[in-house]
Amino acid sequence: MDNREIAAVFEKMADLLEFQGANPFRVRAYRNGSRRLQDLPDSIAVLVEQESDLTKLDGIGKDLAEKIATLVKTGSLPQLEELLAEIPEGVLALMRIPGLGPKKASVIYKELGVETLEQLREACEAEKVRDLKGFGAKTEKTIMDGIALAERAGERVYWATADEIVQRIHEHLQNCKAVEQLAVAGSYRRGRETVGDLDFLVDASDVASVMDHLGEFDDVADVIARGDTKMSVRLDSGMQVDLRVVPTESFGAALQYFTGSKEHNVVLRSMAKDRGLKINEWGVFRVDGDNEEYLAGAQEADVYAALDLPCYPPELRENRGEFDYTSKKDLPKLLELDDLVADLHMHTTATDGKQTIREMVAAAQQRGLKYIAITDHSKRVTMARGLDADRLRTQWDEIDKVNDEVEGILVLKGIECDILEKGGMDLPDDVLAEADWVVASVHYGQNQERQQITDRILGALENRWVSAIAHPTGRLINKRDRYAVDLEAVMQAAKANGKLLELNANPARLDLDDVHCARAKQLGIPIVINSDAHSIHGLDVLRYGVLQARRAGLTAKDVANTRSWKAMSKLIKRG
DNA sequence: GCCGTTTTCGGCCCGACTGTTTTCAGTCG
Repeated sequence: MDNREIAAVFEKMADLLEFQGANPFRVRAYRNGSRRLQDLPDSIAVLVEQESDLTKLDGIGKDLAEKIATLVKTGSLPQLEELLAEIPEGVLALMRIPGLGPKKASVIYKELGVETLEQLREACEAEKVRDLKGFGAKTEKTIMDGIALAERAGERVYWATADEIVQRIHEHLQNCKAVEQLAVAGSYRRGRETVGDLDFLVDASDVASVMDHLGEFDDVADVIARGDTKMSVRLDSGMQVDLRVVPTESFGAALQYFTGSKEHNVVLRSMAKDRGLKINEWGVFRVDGDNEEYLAGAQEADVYAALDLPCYPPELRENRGEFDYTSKKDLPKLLELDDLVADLHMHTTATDGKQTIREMVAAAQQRGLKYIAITDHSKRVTMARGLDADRLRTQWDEIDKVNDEVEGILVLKGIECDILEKGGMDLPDDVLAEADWVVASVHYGQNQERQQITDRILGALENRWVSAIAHPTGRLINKRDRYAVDLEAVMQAAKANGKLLELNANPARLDLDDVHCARAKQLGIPIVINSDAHSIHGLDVLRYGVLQARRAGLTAKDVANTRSWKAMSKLIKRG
């Protein structure tokens, strides 16, 4: 069993226990454990084999450690089987309906025998739900709407997609005269690869006019809730937007609070409590009996300063070790978009790109890049009319001409060479040897067994002419799972062979992800952030890669293409 | 179920909003 499978078991345990009405802190312990495993770059199965002490992991105690060992050794968990014998699995889907939590879902199951979403809809249509204790006609309607919603959307969108919506709402709210300060918080601000909803924060005294203004935004489908300080709306796309309106003295505290993450805030508030302080979205307070004295809250940094902590970059606020940094000078200076001076993975009209070499070069130069690599597909990628040796050499002649013509930017002769299904590279070594830069990647045979696909990539890493592995997991967020590759083995081989690993900045890829980039940093493997552009517009995705890198805690030093080509090529063992 | 310099029991972040209630439970973030 791999980490994700074990994490999924714990998540299911948490759902089932919650449904049963178990101690909420026990439920949380399972969720924390699940999350801890997902954030772990090392293979849990390997740790169990080596008889490592799993209780050293934060959030994993004696009990969860034993359950992990059981799962690894037997592939199943008796306690999970017992729970599933008591509760039909379909019932868990009920809890995912907005407005239905464990308590209400449990009542519906026990009183009406409802086990599926279809049965739930029938019960609502028959108006049976409204007669249950604690329910009413409005709740019944909320549930009906929730079912339709769950069927329609419910998926988190790419950060890039969220960003487009954010920009439009931001502009709309800016036009409201009552708005003094405006910020976007939540997972969007933390730069997560996907975003579930949007949190807008406004400093204004005239609350009603701000809420009215949001209600007038073109895409608002309906208003879910509206109170004295908080309003929630749903857009036509299904995206939920929350708005909080707070006074100036609370703006920083609210920004801190709504940026999260939840796990980060739990730790922060607990630390405050130890000091006799209380942190909420209204500010930092000194608690003395029934008295609460306001200490800070206007600026976000003031909230952290009240606990003698540095103001953490939002990307690090996941309770994944950021609290180890106790002063500003300890904080890593995270990578910024301007640090990137090169983009070493892009396509042209020679294969499946939309623009010519010259067009791509001009666009790269406009974006301030100092050097780029043209890396069209190799011949195996027949759908994209991949290049054979002859066509590739013709392209390289063209690149020589371009380099003679343009100034201020260097164009490298590159190739995205496929790693073949049976192993080995799609082009012979003597051709690869003539390239300045070779990214190796898997496009075919993605469903192979772990060992086979891992061996293919290890083979590529042992090829003396390969520079880097592109999109090392092949995942497409929300669309396609990563291949079964053993990434730890890949990283060890990259380290041993002096190769780079790519963080592909395409918003649907973003692999290596934050957890694995952090692991690569630990091992001292330089990351190269590339656009994989298939058009001029495609060059603009680098900023998404930068966000992912920041979440991994990467600095300019950890990223290869922040260096000059001369300095960068020294990082790679090639030839 | 986890955790520990008030440590092996007794805590575990905190508040807004809604609907169904006559003072609060459930849900959400």
